[in-house]
Amino acid sequence: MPQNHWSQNMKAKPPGTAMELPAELTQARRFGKARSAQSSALMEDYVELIADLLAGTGEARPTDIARRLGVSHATAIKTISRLKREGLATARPYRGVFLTAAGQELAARMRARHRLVVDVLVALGVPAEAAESDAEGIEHHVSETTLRAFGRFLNS
Amino acid sequence: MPQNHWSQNMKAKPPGTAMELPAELTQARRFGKARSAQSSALMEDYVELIADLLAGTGEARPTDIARRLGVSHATAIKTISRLKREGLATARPYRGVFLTAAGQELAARMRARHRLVVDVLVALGVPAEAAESDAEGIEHHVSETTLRAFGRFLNS
DNA sequence: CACATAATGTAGCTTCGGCTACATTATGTT
DNA sequence: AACATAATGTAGCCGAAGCTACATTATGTG
Repeated sequence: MPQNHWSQNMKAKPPGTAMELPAELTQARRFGKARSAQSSALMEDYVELIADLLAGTGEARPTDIARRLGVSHATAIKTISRLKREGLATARPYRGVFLTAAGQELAARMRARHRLVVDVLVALGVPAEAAESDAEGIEHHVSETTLRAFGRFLNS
Repeated sequence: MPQNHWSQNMKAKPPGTAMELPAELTQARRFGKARSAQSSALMEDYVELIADLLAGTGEARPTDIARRLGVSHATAIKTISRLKREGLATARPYRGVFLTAAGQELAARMRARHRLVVDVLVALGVPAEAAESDAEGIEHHVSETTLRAFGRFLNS
């Protein structure tokens, strides 16, 4: 799915500035990673929310999901379809949305991640409200490595 | 604005209780903020990169931008058009891309933000490489409030 | 039970960020 | 100067996520 575009460019590139190529590749890889993370961020938000609704009220209905996310119910339903396609959720018409095993697993990971990020931000002196708000965006971009460092930091 | 932590509320509160609306609105606002931040993240990446290229080699050409970002040159050109539309950059055909005053201002802010995020991550014990990589995604979601807390943390 | 209302689902449109393929313009070599 | 090549630009497609408008199905109240 990514681009086999530059491999050809690399071969055809004049070798005058040889030190730039690795830096370019590293940077491109980083940007690419950030972009694909952004792509799954929405799925993660939905799964996290559905898990919360299921735990809290026992059911996750499209209208509730839409309201919590601040989107129209049509948008929510469409995205839920994508969740189903990707094997994270199931839904029976007029019966609410449920998480598959994979979905539950993802929800648990995201919940732990979210708490860790919030706790670290608070530990750094960020006001609780800002920490909660910023974590919503940050949590999708925290690697396992960074996550472990966060854990170690909080245990000290 | 209410200071509810919705995930905690969901666990603590019995189903069907009132007082759900403010929490919903707060949560929707947070998600909405994260989404719009994600929308401007690409613009910020482009502006930051263009500033880097201009500072480094004196010119920012679409092909270089595309290669650094790991996208096709056509995609880069199209996004640069959006940059122009939004008043962040200018470009003359075959002459490269330049930043407007607004673009330069944004680039400076993003550069400072990037450094701060990386420095904080490193200070927390994140390996330099992971810090650099994660910061690429995180920096777009750090509010001014959190940024100031980061600064205070680093000065102590 | 009937019917009004709320929830859910469907259709169709828009913008954005990707891509490939093709067209055009500079550039540089001979 | 001519031509090959690299850079740039354009066109058209796709999928994702958003919206509104409309259709359908449950629900609940009189």
